[in-house]
Amino acid sequence: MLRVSKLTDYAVVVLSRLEAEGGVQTAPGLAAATGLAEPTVAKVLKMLAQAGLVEGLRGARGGYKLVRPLGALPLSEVIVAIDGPIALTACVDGGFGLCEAEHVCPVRGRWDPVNAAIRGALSAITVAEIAMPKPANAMSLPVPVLVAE
Amino acid sequence: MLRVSKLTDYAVVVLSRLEAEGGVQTAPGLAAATGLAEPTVAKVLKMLAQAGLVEGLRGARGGYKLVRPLGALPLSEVIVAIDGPIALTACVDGGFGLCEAEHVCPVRGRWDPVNAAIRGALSAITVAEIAMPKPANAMSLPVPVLVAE
DNA sequence: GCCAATCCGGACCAGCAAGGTCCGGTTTCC
DNA sequence: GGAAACCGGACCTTGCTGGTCCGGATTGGC
Repeated sequence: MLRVSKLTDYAVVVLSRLEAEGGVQTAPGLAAATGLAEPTVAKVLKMLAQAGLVEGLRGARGGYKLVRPLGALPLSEVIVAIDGPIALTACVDGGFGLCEAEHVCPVRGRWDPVNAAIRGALSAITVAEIAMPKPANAMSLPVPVLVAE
Repeated sequence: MLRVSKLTDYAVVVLSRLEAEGGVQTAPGLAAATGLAEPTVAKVLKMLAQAGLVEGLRGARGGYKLVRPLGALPLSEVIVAIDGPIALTACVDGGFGLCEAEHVCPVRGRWDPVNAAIRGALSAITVAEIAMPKPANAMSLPVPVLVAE
């Protein structure tokens, strides 16, 4: 269905809340503020920390804080942090020929430009644009809107 | 994982084969030519026919044929035909508030520009570009392992 | 110096959608 | 009339995602 995982959605919400509050926030606190389940928020935060998008401070009075403002954080990085590498087809996942139709498959490896296009589109949008829409004319990005149906 | 279904991949392969052969091709014939399972190929062809991307001819000596050259067929149409509407998050699927965190969710509906960007990127690429790269060094790709950064 | 709060890194389980197969029915050509 | 092929479903299985939980490590406060 060409979708990102819900965890990615949660990540954007949490990130947004993190910037709105500012400073260091605890996982339970963020959970309460966003209305999401605590273990889930903790999981998202852990993934984000592993990817280096937030910094985890251990011990009492610890928590998480942003290492970069959301305006400088492309959406693609969040997706990669949560969902893994951005690659549309399973062919590139495994790495080598587990595709039994390898010899006759004329599409083999040809999805690369598509992947590149997607990555480009996702890298051009920052988390801030999704989380914090400007009150007035927020939409100034030139996207060729084509609703296929 | 931000991926399209494997059926979509198969669709591109089948479409490619359909144009390479030209004329009317049967589902079993396409299956043999592509190395894919017959029922799977039939399923893909059926979906493509429903979406109007190919035309199904019934009866003996029947089969499927392209209604448009692949060069005039944007990839987005194939994805929509197989995977359904292009929308990255489940939030926009339902249309209204099945998200219990609706009031506190600052991201609500904000994925629209992202979806638009993806659609734009996918509409700019035709199936022909994926299926028919370059006649010369088509076999020179040693499996692009992982495209993450 | 001890205790509590908090992150860290896993393992674990349930639900669901995708992938794939099969069957009966209908249409058309030989 | 029979065979070939599409059509439109239902069906089952597999894998992944979403979500929870637990023990261990680390740090600040009393």
